[in-house]
Amino acid sequence: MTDTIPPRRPLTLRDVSEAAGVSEMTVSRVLRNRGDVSAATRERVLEKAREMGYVPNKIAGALASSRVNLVAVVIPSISNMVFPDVMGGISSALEDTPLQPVVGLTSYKPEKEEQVLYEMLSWRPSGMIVAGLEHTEASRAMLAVSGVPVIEIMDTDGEPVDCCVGISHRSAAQDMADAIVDAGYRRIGFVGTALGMDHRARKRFEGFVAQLGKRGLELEDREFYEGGSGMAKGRELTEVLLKRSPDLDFIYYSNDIVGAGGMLYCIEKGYDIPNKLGLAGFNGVDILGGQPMRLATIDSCRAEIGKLAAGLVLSRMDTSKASELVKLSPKLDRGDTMREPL
Amino acid sequence: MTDTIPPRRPLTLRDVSEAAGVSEMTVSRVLRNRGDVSAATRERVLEKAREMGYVPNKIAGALASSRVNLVAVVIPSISNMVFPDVMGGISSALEDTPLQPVVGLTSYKPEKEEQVLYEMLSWRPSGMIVAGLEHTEASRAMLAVSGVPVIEIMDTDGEPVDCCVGISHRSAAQDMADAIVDAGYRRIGFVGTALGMDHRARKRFEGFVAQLGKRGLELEDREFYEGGSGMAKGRELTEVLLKRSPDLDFIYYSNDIVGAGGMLYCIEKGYDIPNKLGLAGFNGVDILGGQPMRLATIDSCRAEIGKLAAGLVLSRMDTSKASELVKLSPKLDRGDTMREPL
DNA sequence: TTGAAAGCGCTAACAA
DNA sequence: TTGTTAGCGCTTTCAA
Repeated sequence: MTDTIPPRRPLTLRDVSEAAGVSEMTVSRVLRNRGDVSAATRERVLEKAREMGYVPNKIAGALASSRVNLVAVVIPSISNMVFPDVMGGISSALEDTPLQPVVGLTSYKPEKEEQVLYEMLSWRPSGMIVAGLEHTEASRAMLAVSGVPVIEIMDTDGEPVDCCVGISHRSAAQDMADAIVDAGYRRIGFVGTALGMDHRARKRFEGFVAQLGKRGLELEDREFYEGGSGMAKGRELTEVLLKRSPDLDFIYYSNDIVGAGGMLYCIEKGYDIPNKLGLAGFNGVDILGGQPMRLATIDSCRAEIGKLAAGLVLSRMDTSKASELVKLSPKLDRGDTMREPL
Repeated sequence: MTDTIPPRRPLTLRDVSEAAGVSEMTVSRVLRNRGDVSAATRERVLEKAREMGYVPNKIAGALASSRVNLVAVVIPSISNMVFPDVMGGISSALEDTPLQPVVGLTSYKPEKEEQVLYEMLSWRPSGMIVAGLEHTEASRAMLAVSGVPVIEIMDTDGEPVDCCVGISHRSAAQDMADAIVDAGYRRIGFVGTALGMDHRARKRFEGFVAQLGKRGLELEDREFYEGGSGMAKGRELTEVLLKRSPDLDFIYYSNDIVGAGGMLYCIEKGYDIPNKLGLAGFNGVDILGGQPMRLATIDSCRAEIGKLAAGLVLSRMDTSKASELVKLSPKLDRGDTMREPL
């Protein structure tokens, strides 16, 4: 037992090499399980390194080897309920690989995203997983010339820089519109986020309205909100909407959380669901499983998207490959709040 | 406009310096806004760098300057509903500073935490924010000798390595126990996570039972679950609990999500809340705002904890300071599911 | 199986 | 205001 004084300066390979009486190179080999090192020296080095509390400097390592085992994940928000699931998928796919995910947040702001992308790229990660297809010109350019695999996720409605894994939010909403009309609902309202910052929510709204149009219907009323989604928002806005347009027979929500709030309100007020009033959300989140009724929804395949995206990064780590587009097609779940087709 | 071929090899400072006809050092200065550079050269360099799509290599920069503007945040899970809020607090405090948070996930596993801490430390971050006070011996040792500010968050019941910001989960649960007994409830049940992996949930349970003991009561029944929290879990377990022990007059849940599920079940079954049956959770999450009743709870001060922790990192960036312990004291909110004290 | 030398791309410190 | 020099702590490459 040597007396160890907590070092002001972090320990270097050299410190360990001196303590163990071998070259820095040998220590480096032992610590990375590379090349042939005799069992004896190996033991001795490991022992010393542990005893001294040596933590290698990955910055120096990365500079020397130009290898960085980080995957940058750039998402708008962590409290959105959809992104934790995506992260879960990414983490699980990266488990048991040398890669580690590192998250950057953009708050749905394109300029913020540009900054975060720049920052992330400047660390030369092994891959970039970025939510969405909408970026500033500068962001697209950076990604395009970065030389690392770029996977845009969640959405497939647009032009990816490189690879893309997601669902079409436009067709998800179209499917929902069709199912609503097919079930005989005719006076349809909408509750959702104020359009703009969330492109996927916007595409769902647009796809929904467009498909209603094709079926000869117009949205009868709508109510938008700003800021985060919560059940309270769904409750309030549903009340506003139904007071103003009491003849609605369906409400489509931009996500399950506000939808659940609206659903609770409607149940409480004694609406006859799904006969006189149908309800649907989007995402397929299961934290809400305990509700009195199951809200109709379309799964956004979050975990699977994360998993596939991470898989793409792994598969293109050292080889450059052609771009890939993976489009998932979730099916609609009517739950208890929507009639079957007539 | 020069014709730019997307480079296979990432651009270096040297490439920009040659293109702009100045030294690497001058380019470096311009890009970091350091030292005096004439407006003319400054413009020229910026122009060239942008045109070429140069992204600086922070790995080299960090190695040369031994400065890394990253704050490592190590948390168990991103889907837990409490950690997104903590992250929000951290991000907001780090906005407009050079520091950037970087998240690592441990899945509540001590060995995984050890790996993640090692990985993070090996990037020599400007600070470490770590959830909880329970770590492996090796983890504690690493943190202790790391030489960077270490802030343990969420919990204050234990021995921090360095700084600590949080609440006492033990006393939060004691406060709740007192409030329950003071309100005249006597036959008390518990629904929560199977003890073990989540230390804070465990401490709440223990504190709760201990305080009931002091007030001369015992927990009358309890129901534990494994895996993630969801409203469905709350509903199921509440049903089980109340069928087995129909005489309960209070149920304490280990968090608001399961609590909300239980509450919905009880409302649906027509229990007289809060008179014949009281309910309480923990956390003060507001995504649940839309419920028919407001569940009694104690706020876990998540955003504030994040903010304060990031502040501590900032304040100790270059100066070494003494450890600080910040203990917040949230007050109990009775909501609509708990009687006032007799 | 081990070691020595060179250099990754940048910045600190100093010089001009 | 600008440039030069010498590393940062590792890994690559080549030699012993």
